[in-house]
Amino acid sequence: MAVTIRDVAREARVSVASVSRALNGHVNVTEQTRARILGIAARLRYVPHSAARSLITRRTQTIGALLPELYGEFFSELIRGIDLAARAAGLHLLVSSSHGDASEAASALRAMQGRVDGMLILSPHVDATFLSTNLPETTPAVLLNSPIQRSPYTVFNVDNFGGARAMVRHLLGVGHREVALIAGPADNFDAQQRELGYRAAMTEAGASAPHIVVPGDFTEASGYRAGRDLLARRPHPRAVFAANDMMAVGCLQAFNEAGISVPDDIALAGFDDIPIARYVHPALTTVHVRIADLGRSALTRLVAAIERPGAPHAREETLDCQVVVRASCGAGKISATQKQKPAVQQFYSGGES
Amino acid sequence: MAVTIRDVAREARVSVASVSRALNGHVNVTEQTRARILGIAARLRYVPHSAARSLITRRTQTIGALLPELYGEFFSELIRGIDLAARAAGLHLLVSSSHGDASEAASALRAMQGRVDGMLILSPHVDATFLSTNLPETTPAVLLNSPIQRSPYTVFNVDNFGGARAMVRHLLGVGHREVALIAGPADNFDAQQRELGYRAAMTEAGASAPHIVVPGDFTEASGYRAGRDLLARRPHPRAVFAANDMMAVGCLQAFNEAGISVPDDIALAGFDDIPIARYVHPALTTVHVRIADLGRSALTRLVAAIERPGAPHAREETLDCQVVVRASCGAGKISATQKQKPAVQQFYSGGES
DNA sequence: ATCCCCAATGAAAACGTTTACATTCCGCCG
DNA sequence: CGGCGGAATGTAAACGTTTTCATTGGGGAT
Repeated sequence: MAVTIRDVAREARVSVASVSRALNGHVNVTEQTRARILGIAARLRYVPHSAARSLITRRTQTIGALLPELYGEFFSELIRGIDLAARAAGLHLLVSSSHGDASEAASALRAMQGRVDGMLILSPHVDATFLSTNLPETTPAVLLNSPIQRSPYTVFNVDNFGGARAMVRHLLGVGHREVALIAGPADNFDAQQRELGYRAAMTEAGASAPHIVVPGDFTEASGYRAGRDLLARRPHPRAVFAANDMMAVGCLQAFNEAGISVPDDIALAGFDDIPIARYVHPALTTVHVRIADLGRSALTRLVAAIERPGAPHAREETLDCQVVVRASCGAGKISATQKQKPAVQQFYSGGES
Repeated sequence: MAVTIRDVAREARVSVASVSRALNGHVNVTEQTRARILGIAARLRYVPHSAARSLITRRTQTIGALLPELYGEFFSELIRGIDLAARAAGLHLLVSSSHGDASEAASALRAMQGRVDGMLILSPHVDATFLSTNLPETTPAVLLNSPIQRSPYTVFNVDNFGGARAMVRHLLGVGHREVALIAGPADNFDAQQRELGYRAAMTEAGASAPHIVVPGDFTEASGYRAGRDLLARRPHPRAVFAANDMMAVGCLQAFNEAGISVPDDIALAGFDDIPIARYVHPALTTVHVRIADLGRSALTRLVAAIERPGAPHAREETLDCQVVVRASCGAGKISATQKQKPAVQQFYSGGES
């Protein structure tokens, strides 16, 4: 830390201005002196003081990511995608978690203020008024999986609606009449969209397909309870679509305990394609979301917003997802039109939203 | 961003010094003026410019974490633990991944220089010379899972040796004679320690327990290959300890395909206790590591090093781990001394290293 | 030879804080 | 009534850069 630009300048017998120019690749500096300066800087292990630099450039070369949590498959993948793109753009990544608390999200947002050039925000507690009170107009930001409409910020959403609809269409397509939904938390935007997708597909199918919805909260335990609820119905539905994979796993457990065979007695499908989905028995048919891509595109979009502040931009972008057919939905057994080895994954496009 | 400490000072009709003192909770300022200043600062939405502040205080209120990757169960959990502790200490978290490349790790380390008050480093490419060339002496740092001895930095390690030894002891204890090891990458410190733990336990058991080691690289595919290798041996071993869970899962797949039943024909155990371990069939006996705790303690330790620079400190700390008995090792069937319902997890202490 | 122009370099201001030091003010004691 | 001490407040330097503007110097055109 002790070595500053002055030390380099003194050693190289030039002014600090020249050192700065040489280091930042400006044009008006002789190739010879530039080389000398660079050599000396390297020898002295000179590292520019980033605070001093950002003080004057008003750039921190850092972007902030505010997420509800930092662990779990989803966020882990998301961070990976963000990191990839950030690294490619030469930016640092400051992460923060809001831990489900709105006030904590606010303080996190405030604390990041001025430390970052832009923000990636994913939080269920973030709505329009929250943003306008806690985020200065001037801070570039991109919202992820947010229900917010017509905000000054770009919104990136996963096509939960289209993915759910495609999955239910698939279940109906392979011959199931009644498809039940294990819903997610009522206040969760993703869950709402998935339920709407379910209802859209069921309504398409007409009167022969009654809507059956049991509550859940995205946890494995709630999926287990929902599975038992469904079995208690006489007759029980022949196909179940859980709004996420963890609930599907819990539901599967309930079915196993009751001696109900999946997919022979009941078809089962989830949403998210978490790694576990491949390893449960039978392997879970689910909707795959390219989460890392979501993070990467969002960051790329943010960088664009930072570099061209006033530029017009798309308000909302949607990332499609794919139905992944595995054993749990019984597609291979019911529909003879689909010939495939069980191990091979089959992809459907999620369709437009 | 436009509003600075001068604006607040002007509005409050005091000097910038007083504003600074009021905001930072210094003593020599009247309660009355402090209240007035705080009120005006809040009304103006004043946020101190962190770069300007760090320029003079030489503190960034940020700690950096350098990891090989940002995704996967392990790192996700680790980051969670770090974040928890950082948040408690009022510190920001800057993350970076070295992506398996030593030169990239170096540049990441350099780039974090001056942006952070201290560093958490976990990288297989980091050795003593690497550190001394890329990390200034003055930067507080804590190393995770590092083989480095006698460095100026504190090292936090998982007790891989003790955990592996405890697991092999368990396998031997429930009646298996021959326990084979599927080893991890030869250049990986964790893998080395686990192999040493395996050998220690086998040697304890005496001549009747021959060491059987097949190579692997921590991937599921390598576990699959190792499983086939093991089955090709006549007679094949009756118990297999994979150096991590992903290899155990691959191995299990190989056994399933060959029609070999786990645990009836072969007992199987892993290491790490990743979430999937609970969901494969049969559920995997493995060694549980409290990863989040590792991150939390490491960060707490780092904070201590930052706050009291010259203070003496422990050079090395070890986090113990626990054997988690599930169905795959057949403990319940072989040893009548252990009575337990399969669903209940049983914990053993990993023992001292 | 003189002048001019342009490239290379240097001097110094500016960024927004914190803090050491100076100043003011007030009450109290001699 | 004068001086003194201490608390409250103000002034200005310092942190390490970048960047604007000024200066220097050399070469080509006149």
